[in-house]
Amino acid sequence: MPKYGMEPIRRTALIDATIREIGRTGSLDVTVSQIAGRAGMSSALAHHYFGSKDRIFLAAMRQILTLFGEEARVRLATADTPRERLDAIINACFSDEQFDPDIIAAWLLFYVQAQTSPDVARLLRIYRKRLHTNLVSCLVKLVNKPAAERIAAGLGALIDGIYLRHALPGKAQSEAVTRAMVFDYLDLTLIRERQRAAA
Amino acid sequence: MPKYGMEPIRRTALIDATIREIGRTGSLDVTVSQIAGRAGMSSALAHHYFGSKDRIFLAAMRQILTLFGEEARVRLATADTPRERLDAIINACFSDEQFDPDIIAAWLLFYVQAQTSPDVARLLRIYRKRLHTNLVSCLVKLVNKPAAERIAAGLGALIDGIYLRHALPGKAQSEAVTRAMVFDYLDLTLIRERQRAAA
DNA sequence: TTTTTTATTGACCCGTCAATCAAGAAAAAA
DNA sequence: TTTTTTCTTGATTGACGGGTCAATAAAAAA
Repeated sequence: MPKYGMEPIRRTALIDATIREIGRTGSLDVTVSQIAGRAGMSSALAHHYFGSKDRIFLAAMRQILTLFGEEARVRLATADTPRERLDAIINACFSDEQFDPDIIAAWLLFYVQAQTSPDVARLLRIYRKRLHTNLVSCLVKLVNKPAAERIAAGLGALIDGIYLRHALPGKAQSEAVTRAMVFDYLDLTLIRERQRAAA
Repeated sequence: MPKYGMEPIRRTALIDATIREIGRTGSLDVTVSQIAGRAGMSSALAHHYFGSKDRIFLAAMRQILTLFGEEARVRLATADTPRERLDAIINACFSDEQFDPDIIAAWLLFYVQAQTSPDVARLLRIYRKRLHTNLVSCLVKLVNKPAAERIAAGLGALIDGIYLRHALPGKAQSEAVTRAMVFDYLDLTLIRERQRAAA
């Protein structure tokens, strides 16, 4: 019993199913039929709405980036001081939404796909750059520019590394521990730069 | 013109071709024919010597881990003090051999394969554990045990993150900069622990 | 009512690829 | 020389999966 206005519903269902299926299997070797099946439709309909498998993947990735962006924006809205804003950004990375196993697996796989898909690589670079500039814009109010750049790079690498470690099946540290690790790194570098500035 | 004693030669050629082909394409979607072609033989011969594609991949991964282990062992052989040994381990991660784009791409892809292959996951955990215990064994001579565990975890995550960032096509920081980032982290945490111990 | 638009699917085509097999060719052994 | 063992490949098979298409059904429009 077809109804009108199905398109947005089907699209979101497919995107959601894609992320979950990728997370479940931990692989990009997911068939369109699997995705469509989980979303409650035939594979032909998935092709009808997205045109190709690549487009479905790309849309799924955009969704993940959008969700992360919103998460960060919400947290930044109630943060005033530079330090509070730094905390907001970092905590966004470790929110329940972002630190979900399926999402982490998807992140890892998108890194892989970025090696062959220029579109995906472009999206990943945009995300990375935004995270970096966000961090730097807070940090420059606390330390000098070169130090801010360095600290932001370190934070970014550390967060990526933590994500990667959580992508491996098997018991990893809790997100509380790893989150503390990031804040610890931030504190250490900030204290050092202040001591340098005072000298 | 078949000669006897080809097996070891063919095997190493296939393993080497696998790593290079994976690195070149940045993907696990590499056909046995591609690998065998690069190694100068037919795909049937690759199957003859390895039995299956999975076995070829697994052998390639073992090779990478073995090379890393040797790299670390060589550097540790001439390191005496705990600090020198820490430097040796970290520098092994950033040696030309290990920090090669093909090798980094292979690392990333093996993380992916670990999600679906218990054998690969097992190998990765072994490597990670060895790196961790190596770091900890040096660190406990400089700081207390909990701190050593924490620092080792941080170093591991940071190194993984740097690798991940270098896996993305496009200009990343030089390895000199990133290596300095790791040593900086190590210095900062060590200084802090010494100050704590002194208090 | 008739027509058009949207939604939906099963069946199908075509290409790819892992894995197999039988057969051939060269060296070593008998 | 004959036989056996090792090495090698072209051809083939069987499965799988992305993408297309014609056909159907319901809703909306005319």
